[in-house]
Amino acid sequence: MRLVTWNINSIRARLHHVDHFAETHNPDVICFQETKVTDNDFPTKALTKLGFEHYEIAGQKSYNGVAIFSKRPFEALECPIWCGKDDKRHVAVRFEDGTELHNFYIPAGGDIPDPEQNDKFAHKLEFMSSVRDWFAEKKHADNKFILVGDLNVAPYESDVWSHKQLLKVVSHTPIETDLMMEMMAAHDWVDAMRHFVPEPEQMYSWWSYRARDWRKSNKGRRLDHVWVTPALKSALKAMTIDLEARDREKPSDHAPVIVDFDL
DNA sequence: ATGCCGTATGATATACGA
Repeated sequence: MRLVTWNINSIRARLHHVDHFAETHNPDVICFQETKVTDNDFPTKALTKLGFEHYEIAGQKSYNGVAIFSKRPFEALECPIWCGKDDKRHVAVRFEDGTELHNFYIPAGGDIPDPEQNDKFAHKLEFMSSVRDWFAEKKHADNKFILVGDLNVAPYESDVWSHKQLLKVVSHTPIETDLMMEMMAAHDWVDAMRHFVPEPEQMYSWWSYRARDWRKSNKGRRLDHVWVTPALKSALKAMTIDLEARDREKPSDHAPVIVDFDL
């Protein structure tokens, strides 16, 4: 099974990129974040035409929004209302073999890395803590879970272009990276991307729009994640970050992450 | 840390991203 997670930064603005990507890489499942559209206006037909006959979408106007499109059948799962806000950051499904797939868009967190001064940062920390606790309660050695998404945290030094210069920048502050380690420990998650590209090799999935030449400056961060439970670790086969997608005209600022499973 | 780009919207400025 070829699984993809991609913060698309507006599905409607990026439909032709999805076409090209699906034809080039032939994924079985694509998890989108930041679809930025209500369910009624979601261009589902364009996706089903590509063979993704099964989908689960959770969107709202303008902001956030997540979706799973799949060539394999699944059963949709109910998700909690995180932090008392129904802001469309989580969608989950269970495939016929029992594997559960959770797709998250964790809050970006604003600019000031202080929950006292910045409600968005407080929301981000509360969201992460809630996800940590929710999965901790579900923990079981037999669980075949996959968690993907734009988690908006680059946890390791080699997940950012400059560890020192980003220590006070939201996405790489110790309070966030520590909390992300707690999230991972709470369900014994395996970081599938780092399974294939271990530290200290640099690895990024996001590059700012503001750099004149994103490849040349290469001031990236690894904000996108694929985590699996230990029961799925031996099923991991390969991982690619599709840099070509970031190079296209009017791209998303995130590159798609492709993980192949023996499933 | 800086950059000043990109998305969306009852819009021609503003919120948000990170």
